[in-house]
Amino acid sequence: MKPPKFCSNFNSSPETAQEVLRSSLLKALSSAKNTSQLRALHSWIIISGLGLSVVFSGKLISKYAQLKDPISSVSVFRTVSPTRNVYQWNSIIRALTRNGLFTQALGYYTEMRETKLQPDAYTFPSVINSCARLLDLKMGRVVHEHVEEMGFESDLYIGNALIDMYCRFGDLEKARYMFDEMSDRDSVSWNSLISGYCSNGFWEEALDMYHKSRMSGIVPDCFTMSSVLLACGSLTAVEEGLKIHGVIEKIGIGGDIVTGNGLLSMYFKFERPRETGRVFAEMAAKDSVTWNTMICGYSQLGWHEESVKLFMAMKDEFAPDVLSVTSTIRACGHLGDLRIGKKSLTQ
DNA sequence: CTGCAGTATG
Repeated sequence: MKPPKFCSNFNSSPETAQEVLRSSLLKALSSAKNTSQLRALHSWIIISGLGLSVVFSGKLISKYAQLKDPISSVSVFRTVSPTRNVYQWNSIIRALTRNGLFTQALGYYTEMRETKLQPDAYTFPSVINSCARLLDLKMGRVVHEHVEEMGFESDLYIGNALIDMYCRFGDLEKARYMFDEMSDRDSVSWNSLISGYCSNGFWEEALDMYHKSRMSGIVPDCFTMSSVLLACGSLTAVEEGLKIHGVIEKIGIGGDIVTGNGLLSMYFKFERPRETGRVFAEMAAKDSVTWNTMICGYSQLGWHEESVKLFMAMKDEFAPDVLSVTSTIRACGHLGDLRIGKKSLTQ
């Protein structure tokens, strides 16, 4: 008879000890905070003889990538190479993609196919993503063909990645076609298309899709709103913008920095600096985009004192960008205050 | 044991 579960830690049979070691290493692996912790853990994994295991090598590859050390991901992958395990290939392709090494990611994908190893549904999202970010239309088309050859076209994640890819290619018709053909859609599908319409300047279409998404019962989130606020601002759709602000408050995502920044810039485009000021004052978390948006917005509306004040307040915490520096210098010129202008640049 | 989406601009 097996010992009861709560006793298993005290059982010293070799199997169980190995299991305990495995699970503590896995737990430690997922909570590693930086690369030096991870390297220490990595050596323990090797000492325990688990370095070549599929699960541990895959997790090490992903963890190094998560900590922005894709070179180490590659070196782990080398220790298990050559491998015919798809999970390990997926891990290295994803590791390179998430660190912006798109060409290298596609290189591994090509190499994988050359070894006649079949990709699976998890392989494609990162591969499609790499094609998208490289604006590699040719490779994108080829990969899309692979997806269809393998019958993965109804996979939700792959479909969403394809929508995003065609949006980045500027082919909104194809993106829309992908969206319409999907057997099921989630909020990422809707958000990808809405954001694609926005980044290509199709503001009305973006708002139209937003309304369709609401009618289909999708609850908007911060991704939706960051796109839709931009559309309202660009169209100076004041009424719609106010309505969307109301929805943001109602569903409680006003605390999201990107959403807050979207509200700031929309109200500046509406030339409603008082609303902007109110939103700014209520923002619990601010980043450099927040400050730069405020400084440039006030300066554009001729509120020079406000913009200089904000510049002085931000520069201890965040680095101002070129634009807020130039607009502050201009603001100082308008105020006829050379002292502040000089101070704000030298301090 | 893995995969997809977001912000400001003299």
